[in-house]
Amino acid sequence: MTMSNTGGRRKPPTIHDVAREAGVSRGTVSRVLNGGHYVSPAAQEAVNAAIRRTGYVVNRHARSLITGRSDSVGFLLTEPQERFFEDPNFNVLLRGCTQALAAHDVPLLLMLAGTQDERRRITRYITAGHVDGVLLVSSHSGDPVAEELREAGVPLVACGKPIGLGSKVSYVAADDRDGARDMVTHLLSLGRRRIGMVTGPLDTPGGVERLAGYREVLAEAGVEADDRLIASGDYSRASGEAGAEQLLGRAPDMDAVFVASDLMAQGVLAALRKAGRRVPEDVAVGGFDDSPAATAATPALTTIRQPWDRISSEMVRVLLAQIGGEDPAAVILPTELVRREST
Amino acid sequence: MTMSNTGGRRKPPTIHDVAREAGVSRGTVSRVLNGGHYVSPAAQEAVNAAIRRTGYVVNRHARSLITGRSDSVGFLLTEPQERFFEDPNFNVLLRGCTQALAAHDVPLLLMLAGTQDERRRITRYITAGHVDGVLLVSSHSGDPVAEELREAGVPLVACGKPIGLGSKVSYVAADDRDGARDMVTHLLSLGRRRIGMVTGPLDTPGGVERLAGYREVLAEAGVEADDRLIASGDYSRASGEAGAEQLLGRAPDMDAVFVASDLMAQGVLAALRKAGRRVPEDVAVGGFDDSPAATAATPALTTIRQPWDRISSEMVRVLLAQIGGEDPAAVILPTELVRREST
DNA sequence: CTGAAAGCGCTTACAG
DNA sequence: CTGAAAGCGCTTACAG
Repeated sequence: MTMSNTGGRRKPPTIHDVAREAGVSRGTVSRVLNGGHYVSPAAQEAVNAAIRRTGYVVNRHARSLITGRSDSVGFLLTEPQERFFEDPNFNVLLRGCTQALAAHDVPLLLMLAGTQDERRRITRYITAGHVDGVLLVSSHSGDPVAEELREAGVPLVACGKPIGLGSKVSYVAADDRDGARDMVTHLLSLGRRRIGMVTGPLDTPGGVERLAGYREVLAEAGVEADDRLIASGDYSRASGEAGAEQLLGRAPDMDAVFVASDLMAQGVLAALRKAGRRVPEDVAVGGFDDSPAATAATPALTTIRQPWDRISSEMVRVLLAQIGGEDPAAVILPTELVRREST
Repeated sequence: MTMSNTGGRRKPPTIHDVAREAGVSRGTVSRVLNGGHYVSPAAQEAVNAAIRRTGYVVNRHARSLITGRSDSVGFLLTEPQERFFEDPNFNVLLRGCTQALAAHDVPLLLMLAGTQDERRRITRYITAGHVDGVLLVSSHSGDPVAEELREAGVPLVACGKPIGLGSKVSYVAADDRDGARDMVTHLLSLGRRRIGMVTGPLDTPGGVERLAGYREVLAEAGVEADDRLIASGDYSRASGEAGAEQLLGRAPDMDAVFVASDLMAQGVLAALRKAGRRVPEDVAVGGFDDSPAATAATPALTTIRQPWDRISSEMVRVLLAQIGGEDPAAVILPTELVRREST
């Protein structure tokens, strides 16, 4: 008897119910479920009809128990909590990954590991096989989690190149250096010569690479290097404001700033406003990310667009491939200069 | 032989390995795992030692298969994607829920259902028993997901009162009306009498309640109601800016504005700046949320603090209680006025 | 192409 | 308090 699942929590139909309904064995139902190989068209059809009638949905626990896979993936954030809030990129990334995984019918488990204790607990959970792989968001160097997971043989894809792990770990990253080069080249093309920079944290690859791109272009253009034009930040708005104040103090003739994130650039704009400098007339300001902060800023920020939608979909693609047995891979995606009002 | 789990993905130890190592039956190991009732201290001790030596971690799939519970919880977001990005409250909530669940060793599955198709797919996934309960973030009315899940008997806790579902569904909310009352009372106490409001979306309980609080206090104070002083927004920064422009056009003598979210209040500040009004001298501005936007704004916003940390922990508490068999419950949490520079 | 059977790792009455 | 046994829902060689 077919029974629709209305009201209450009655026992959901099993493969056994489907088999009875379709007049075949449970093995045949399972074969249909797993790709339909070695199944006659007639049986195939009968099973599909039975699935529809019974409203059958596979019990993933039973499946996982036997396959040894969980058919789920972890999204692991090892940043201290504040960055998660303040940085809009995390949101975009998280959403992109969730959607890309949903397209493969793979649930995402969100894992936060800000403290030592949490890291230990979560590492055990992961290595016990509760997820098939991990999307890792933590660009800081010296993160022990990445190394532990790699050693345990857990498929892993990092967002941004993990410092110190070389190419043993898969990662997907925007071309930070090239993006920085584009921005500084743009500032030079506007006739600016005293170009400052507020860097990101220099224990992250993004921080290091953007600074490297800045230095390269200036050197190639024959512009004199001047360390007074470089201040370091941590991607937070407040650090951008502090950095700009430093730069203004040390190099009052600064006529442009390349800021390693849009959020920091908001802080830079605030500092310039307080100092009475007009943007872009007195000082041109270039950001990085093309986050919501870029358009929310006054004036709207010229910035380097990070392809977050592609970053997330590539992370998922590489992870699923690796779960499927492929070797680790690195993917570098191009950035794009977006011109607005601040330059 | 004890074998540590170094390198590679060797087969993890099972309850059987632990039993052998401890010299007891598998049933006894299971009893220790599940609370240690009906187990002698000696056996208890032997099993715990064996678990430590073998590095055993329970296989949740096997457990779930037999218990019928998944020991996991879904965090379901049915907002269209944009709000997820722009609204910092979502982050705080998501993080709070993840942490509160982690304390109970319950993994969180992140689910996004912005489109009709996604909603259907996810509803099936949930009703098939893949999660034990759902934390629902979707304050818009007419959300069919909440109703469907309720009908299917899935334990459910909403963030904010779900319009139309009455008290059949558990929810946790800040006291929006009372918060609005506090803010408007504060503005009155400063001597302001032409107090405008930019509302939230009026198909959400938060939007409706904050407006109601505003109206109540003005009526109680004997201040004449004036619909020209009310503009509606959708919690976005842009809608705040547009709302303020409307208000300034219709009621140029406005001397204060209560804005239903900090993000909108940022837009209001921008509009006032453009119009040449000083804040708070000419126009006092009060926000709602105490999100990062409140301190990032210039001047920093006086606002109503929503207790997001408590909201998330209460949502988790109520959901776990409901999964444990308790009846639905509504929890209303108090807000707090935070005075800064904008009033 | 298909069915019968074994088994994944665990929990839970059931006897003792 | 403890062990032997059944069974959760599924997949996968194994015969046919």
